[in-house]
Parts: sequence; C-alpha cells; structure tokens
Amino acid sequence: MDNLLNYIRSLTTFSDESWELLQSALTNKEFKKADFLLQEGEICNSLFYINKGFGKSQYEIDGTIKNTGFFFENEIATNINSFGSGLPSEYNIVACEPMETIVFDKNQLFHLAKQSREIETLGRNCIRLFASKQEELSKIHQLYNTQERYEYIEKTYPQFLQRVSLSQLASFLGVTRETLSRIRKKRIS
Amino acid sequence: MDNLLNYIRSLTTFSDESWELLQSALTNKEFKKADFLLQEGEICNSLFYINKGFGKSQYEIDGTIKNTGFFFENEIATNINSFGSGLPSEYNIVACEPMETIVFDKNQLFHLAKQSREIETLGRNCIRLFASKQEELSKIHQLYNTQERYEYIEKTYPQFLQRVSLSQLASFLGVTRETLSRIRKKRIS
DNA sequence: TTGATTTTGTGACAAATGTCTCAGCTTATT
DNA sequence: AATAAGCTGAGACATTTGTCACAAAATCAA
Repeated sequence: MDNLLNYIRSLTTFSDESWELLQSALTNKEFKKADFLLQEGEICNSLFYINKGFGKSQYEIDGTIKNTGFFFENEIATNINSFGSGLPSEYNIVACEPMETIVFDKNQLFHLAKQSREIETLGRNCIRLFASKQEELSKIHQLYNTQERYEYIEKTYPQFLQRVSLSQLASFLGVTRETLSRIRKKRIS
Repeated sequence: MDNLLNYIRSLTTFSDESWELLQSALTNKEFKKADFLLQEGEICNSLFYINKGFGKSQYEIDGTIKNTGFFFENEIATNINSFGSGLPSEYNIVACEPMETIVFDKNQLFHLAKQSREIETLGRNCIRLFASKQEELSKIHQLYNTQERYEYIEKTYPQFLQRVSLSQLASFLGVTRETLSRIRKKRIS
C-alpha cells in the first residue's frame, strides 16, 4: 500500500486521516496474463492502481485488435469516460502480464468524496492526469509522422520499448508491424 | 449568461446560490479574428466559455502551424494541462472568427470551490469532459485511416466541415490539404 | 470595382505505408 | 526434448500519402 500512498501524495496533500478513510474504498485484486480488468460493454466502476505488471486498452473492430494505451506500475488504469458518465465501455482493458492492483470502488469513492475534501481533490487530480495523458497521445498523432512518433515514445517512455512487443507497439502507434519493423531497421543502419 | 447557466446545469446540479457565487469569477471578453486567447509560453489561468464564434488550438513547429483542436459555441476552451499544472502552454489558442467569451478566472474559481461543493463538482466535470474529448481524438487517429477519420468528423461533428476551412481541417486530421482534397474528390464521384 | 492575397483543386512524381507471403526465431506447453 | 503457437524480419508489389508546381476560385482590402 505504501506505493499507493506515495503516488497519492505526489498528486495532492493527503492527511493520514484521509488515508485511513480511503481504505474502505480499496481492495487488492490480482489478474492473470490476458485477464480482463474491464470488458467492452461493461460499465467501469473502478480505478485500478497498478502495483505490479502492466496492461493495455484495446478496441476490437471487425475481429482485429487495436491497442490504444498501456498502463504500467504506479499508474492508474481505467476508462475515464465510462467511469465518469456511467455509459458502457467501448473497449477492453487487459493484463499483458500477471498484475497486482489496488481497486478503488467508484461508489465508495463518491461517498467518501462527500465527506473529505482531500479525497474529492484526489479524484479531480486523477482525472486531470488522465486528460493530460490523452492530450499527449492525440498530440503525437497530429504533430508527428510515424518515425517521429516512434522516437518520441523511445525518448519519453523507454519502458514501452522494453516491455511491449513490436506488434503491440505498432498497433498503438497506428501503423502495421511491418512498418514499425522497417523503421527499426532504418534506425539501426 | 443564460447560455452558460444552461451549459453548467447540463453538467451538474447547480443551485441559484452557486450561480450567484460564481459571478465573481466571471468576466466577459471579446476577441477579434486571429486574436490569441492563450499564447505559447503563457500560463493558462482561464477557462473560456464560448458564447459566439469559434477558435482553435495550434502548435507552431519550425514555422508551420498544426491545428490540434477546435472549440465552438457552448463549449469551453482552455489548455487543461497548463491550467491544472501551472506550467507554460506549449500551444496557442486563436480566434478563428470574432468571439464572445465568458472567462472563468482560475484563482477566483479555486477560491470559490473551497466554499461551494457544487462549484468544485462543476470543475471536476469540466475536466472530465476535456478528458473525454481528448480520448476521442486520440482514438480516431489510432483506429481509423484518413478517409475514416474524415467520415467520422463528417458524421459526428458536421459543423467542422461547415465552418472550418479545408486546410485547417487537413491539419487537424493530420494529413496534407492535397490528401484531404483527394478524399473529398473520391467521395463525390 | 480593382488588384492583391489566400484558399482550393489538380496532376506528376517520389516516398511512405499497407498487404501478402514465407522463413526463422522465440516462447509456452506437454 | 518435442510440438505447437506466436512473434519477428524480410521481400515483392499495390495503394496511399507527401511534395512540388501551377491554375482557378474565393476572399479581402483599398
């Protein structure tokens, strides 16, 4: 749990009392590789703080899977749209490795937010982090070509290259695996 | 101001008292075409509710301008990253037409949020809307090719095609204006 | 209106990417 | 170890997109 408390305190001031209070909204949950944290069609009622392992969000369109995001240790995975609006999720969140997570229950969290301003502020900051991340993602697509996108990821999120397979990364970058393979080849020589 | 109140109440429950309280954070501001609502390097301390006209966000890289978003009537324009983090903006927000806006002052807003839970909730919902919009933007780049992106915009945001020029739209879609021109030609025949 | 500026459409060609295919290499499972 | 399954690298070819050039159309300012 210490990781989570550090994470929270990197976002906002958070008293020991708030931390105590927050416990009632938290449960530990483990996932095996390829397990679903969230399935398409479900309503997202959780935030998943990741203690170990990593996962990805993926759309399934006409049988083919497209990865739209990866979530690593010390980050929160969720479908912010579904979580906020109560509408069904359009995509899956899947464990790429065995994962250990701490689950925030939405109803409990909203209940606590009414009692504790620090918890409400925490929620707002989590959402803002998500908004920033999404903005960054759309930015790299609008501003950069494929090679520049790859270099941006290489520089900004080196763990992507270490932990994510070529095929998965290609899907994330919005190109075929062959194209990504060519880019790598070009950069070696 | 009625437009704004309706907008707010479409997001969250908002009492007349909260509305009264909110007034102290609001000012009217007009922009001429090509005026900056926010300039690169500035810290964003405002939310701009748009009563009339529309604007765009644009990065300037090596002298060329790339549009990353458009903001129309009854929406809020801001740099959510800079607004939330206090870091300088990496891009401009520019008026594409003469604009009439209602400006939320950040400091006043934060001050009021401490007094009124409804105002704090409003802020959280605004951020969530932004996160959703950004998620949608990155989604259409990762899932769709150029023609599909164009068709998605055509279907989902028809006012884009009516009000935004081809060159601006091409930049937004992440292709050259020639490519967008070809797609339009293909679709007519 | 006139003239200047910007925007758009188009063609030719080059470059990038997608599609299809196959072979070699890991990894997982038994 | 043996097998199966998935992942990667590579080539050939088709398609898409970018780049450059120029003309037509639309917009703007005097």
